[in-house]
Amino acid sequence: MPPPDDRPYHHGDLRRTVIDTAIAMLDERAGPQFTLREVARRAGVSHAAPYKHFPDKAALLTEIALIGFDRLRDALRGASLGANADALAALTAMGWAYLTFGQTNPGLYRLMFGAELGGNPDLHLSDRAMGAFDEVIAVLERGQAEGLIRARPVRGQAGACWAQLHGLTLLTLDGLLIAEKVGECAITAALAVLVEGLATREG
Amino acid sequence: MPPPDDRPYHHGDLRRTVIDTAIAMLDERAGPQFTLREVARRAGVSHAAPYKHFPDKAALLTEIALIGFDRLRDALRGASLGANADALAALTAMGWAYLTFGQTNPGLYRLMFGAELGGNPDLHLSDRAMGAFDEVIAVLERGQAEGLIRARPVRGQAGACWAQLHGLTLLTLDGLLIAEKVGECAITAALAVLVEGLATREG
DNA sequence: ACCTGAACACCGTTCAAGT
DNA sequence: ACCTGAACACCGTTCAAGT
Repeated sequence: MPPPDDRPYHHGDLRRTVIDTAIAMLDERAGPQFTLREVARRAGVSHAAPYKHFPDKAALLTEIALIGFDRLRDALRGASLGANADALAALTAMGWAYLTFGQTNPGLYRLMFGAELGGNPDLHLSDRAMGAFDEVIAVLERGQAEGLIRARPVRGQAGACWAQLHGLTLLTLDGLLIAEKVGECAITAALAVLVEGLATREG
Repeated sequence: MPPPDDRPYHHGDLRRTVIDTAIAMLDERAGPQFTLREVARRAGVSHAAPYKHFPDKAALLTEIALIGFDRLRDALRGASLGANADALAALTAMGWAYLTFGQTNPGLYRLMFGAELGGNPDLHLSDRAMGAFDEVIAVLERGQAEGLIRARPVRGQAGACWAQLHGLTLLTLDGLLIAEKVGECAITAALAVLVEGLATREG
């Protein structure tokens, strides 16, 4: 839809429009490369207008990444609640939800963990970013209480889950887990190894 | 050291100098962002000179990433040969060698798997990129023959190893696996989960 | 055969000026 | 309070011209 010629001088909600446009461009290109000037062009404002709402491009990227972590936490929480089975089944459901999130939002996912914002403590150590991590911890604690998951420090186990899911997501996005090199369904196999490493031997 | 004033008009080995300079800049910044013009500046040539050796920046990045995969394969092979113990010990040694490679070459590692070259079949599906993967497969096959690793399709197990190591490497580079959030030593814990998921129950 | 310098079309960012 | 347009210092890439 072309922008109307009677566009007012004041946009009204440019901050939200910039964020939404940038996220859309992110997943169009499946990578964290987009141009602030093109965002402004699509929003129908001058290339300088976004600077009234964000101090610079890095601030916009950080804001978007935090929104991504919110969405990831919601996806994991939904999968955890939807699976009213034992903790191991819930953990598997969360694993698939995590992978689906990455496949559905490739550019957003790469931005959340990419070098552009890597090591930024305001992002990765924020409560919003850790929210997704806490969902995994909660299910692992439940599994230990149920006797389905080995009695080990949950944070170490959560780290293993996160690393496995993060690696699987990125290798899939890179096209590295194709069937002919890695087996029939590499993702299923990898999740099985993870679950067997967490489950009690008598489980 | 300043460039000598008697620098000849013809550089001599500009192709190799460009690659080496770019790799050095990559790991200085711990990210895959560097400028072709700055590479040329450091090499003491005009900004157009590199175009006589690489068609564009993407070709240089691909070349560098392939060199990175060569080095990663060498590191894994060295760890595998150095550990003349059982296959599980060799696998753990390879895991630590993988993580060390990422910590030592953060920018190079991110380039090898980053969005800049993501999904490029000439890179990730090349024999050079798959060489590192084959080292893991060899050790897993040995472990199955020794009865230390569960009899499952090795390619699925190798995918699980790779995903776990890739995820651990990147989360560590992002500063996400710090002790206070994730436990005393998240890496040790994650590798333990991986090994327990691969090892035979009677092992 | 290899390199330079000017040129082109971009980009992020700033700032005086407009509404 | 919010937005524009010109400006600045960059970048990747091209190409005629130099050695």
